[in-house]
Amino acid sequence: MLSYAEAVPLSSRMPDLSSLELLLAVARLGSLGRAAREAGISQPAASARMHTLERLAGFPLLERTPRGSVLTPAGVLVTDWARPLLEAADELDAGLTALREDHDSRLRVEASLTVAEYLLPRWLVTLRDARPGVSVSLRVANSTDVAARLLAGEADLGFTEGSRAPRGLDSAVVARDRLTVVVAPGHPWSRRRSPLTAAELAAAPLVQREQGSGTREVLSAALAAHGGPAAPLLELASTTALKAAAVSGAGPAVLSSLAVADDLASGRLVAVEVADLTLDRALRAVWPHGTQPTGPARELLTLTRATARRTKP
Amino acid sequence: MLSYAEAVPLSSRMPDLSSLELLLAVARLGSLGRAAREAGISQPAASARMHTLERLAGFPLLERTPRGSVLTPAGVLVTDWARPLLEAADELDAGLTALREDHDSRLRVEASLTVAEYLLPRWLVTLRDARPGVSVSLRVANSTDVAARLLAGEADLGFTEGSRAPRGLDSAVVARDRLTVVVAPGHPWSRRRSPLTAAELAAAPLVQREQGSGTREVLSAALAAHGGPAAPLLELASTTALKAAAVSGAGPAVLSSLAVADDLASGRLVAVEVADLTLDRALRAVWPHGTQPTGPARELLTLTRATARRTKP
DNA sequence: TGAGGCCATAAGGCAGGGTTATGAGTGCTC
DNA sequence: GAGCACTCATAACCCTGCCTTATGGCCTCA
Repeated sequence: MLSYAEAVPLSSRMPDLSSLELLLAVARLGSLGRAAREAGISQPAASARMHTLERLAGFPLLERTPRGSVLTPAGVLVTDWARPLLEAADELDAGLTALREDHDSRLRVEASLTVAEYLLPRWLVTLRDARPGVSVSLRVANSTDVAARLLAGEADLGFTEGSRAPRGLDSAVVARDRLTVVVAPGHPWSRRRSPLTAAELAAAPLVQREQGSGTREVLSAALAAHGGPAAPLLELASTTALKAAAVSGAGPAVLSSLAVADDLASGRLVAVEVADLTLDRALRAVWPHGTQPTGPARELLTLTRATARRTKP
Repeated sequence: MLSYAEAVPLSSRMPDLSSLELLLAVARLGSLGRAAREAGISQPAASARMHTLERLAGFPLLERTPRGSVLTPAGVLVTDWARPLLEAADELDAGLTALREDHDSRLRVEASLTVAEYLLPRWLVTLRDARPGVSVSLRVANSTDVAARLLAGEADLGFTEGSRAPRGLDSAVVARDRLTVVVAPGHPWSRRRSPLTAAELAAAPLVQREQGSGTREVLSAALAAHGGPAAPLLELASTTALKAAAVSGAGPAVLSSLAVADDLASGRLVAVEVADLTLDRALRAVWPHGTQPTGPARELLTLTRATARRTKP
């Protein structure tokens, strides 16, 4: 069974995002009334929402006193679980907003798919917090297009992947992405004490992307030096499908480290070291040669540095 | 401004979780009708939901043909952003369910706060996927209570933190937690090339938990050997408040690595290495001495191993 | 003892989302 | 080429849920 397939719809017993948001506000402000005011609803509405939330949870989340409301221990746990949820929602929202913005917005960003998918949402949230007035637009494009639009003045900042910046652009590395071999926790490779050799990897049938996919090309080129790659075990059309197949034990897959970070953290997938093969590529911010990004573009560039610093070691 | 404070309520422009779930179902199954059937609603309802979702996004997410519906490129991006959101929701749901369960459920887990908060939700999701029939109950307790309840037969599996297992229990290390020094990205310590020394840390005023908190005790004891700790910069009552203060630049804080993992990944906080001080503690699964966990408890124990394997290096 | 904070309850209105019934378009099959 | 099976959209209707305002009880503090 695939981990991503939601067999049981969680919707029915899942609290509303806004209710969770309200719960956090109550926790932060110490009273239903204040939280209601902040949320722009009436106090009875907030009271009712918290009641339905508690009915849904099955246990009290708030201790109500005539001087305010504080979280119960269980309530604390729930808020701590709710926080990542709301953060993810915030990232989705920031992404949606950027995707929706008209192309005359103040900061026009062009990004490769990987950057747009895994890195930008968080940056956009931070940027929005820091500069609420700036409206950002986001277009997904390949390196060539990014370069063209930057040089034509149709974009303010770009993000590309590849070992060097496109011609005519200056760049700064903001993250590194590495092709990583992953298997399900049960797989023999997950129990290896010694790293895999490139030759072993080249000889092993893998769950692959379809012909013509960028990462597949890169991988094939690298494995060619070691007599590979073997005929694919399975060919799938998306990173998501690939991950799901690997999780369900279909076989080893090779995926961007950014794409599998969550799955590694949760233990759904296990990374397998490869001794003599590193498929590293730099993700870089780019802008027209000889210029310096200014204003919001400069701001965003600075933001990315915080991540870059952490990602390097 | 604190990163967690939701200044602007996102609720208004945030799609419903169930709509996102439905979007994923459409993507997976290739048609509105099939997705509707899976979700247990009528086809027109699904159609309407997708339309409101698209109206909310501001751009089309699906390409509808007489033979089915496929995601647009923007739709793919949205589903990829929605997936972590739904995963977080799933974890919250699993946590709620476990917290709600009666105490005569099949698998009774007792866990320390750290494990319950940061590790258990994901394990519970995986366990539920693997063994949908098992109902789990969760109680948060300290080591002594966990031991007592296990030995009294009132719990099936426990999780404690500390350098050794409580008396009378066998144990397996499932994760390690480390007290980590964190600062906001702008802080001078974030730009250091050499690790901090324990003496420097001991001399520095920190954002601290209130007196009597477990982690504060541990930290104080460790820094005492180096002439510290200095008088706190600020005293706060919860991990969350501590993190928010550190993010907003109030000063350095020392926090569980599990608590700050997300913030480090997103670049909101930066970890500062300390040369001659490691505050490592093992998080362990525990059960009565001489016995072997069986049934669902054994299952859960196995699950935790997948994480442990990854966490070790 | 009154003022002002807290929260809960009650009554009424609006709206979003659900349903069924139906229609239009495409492609497969006989 | 006619029928069928499948896609999705529209229309009419209903109902549940959530919001609002108005009110009341409780506690604390000046």
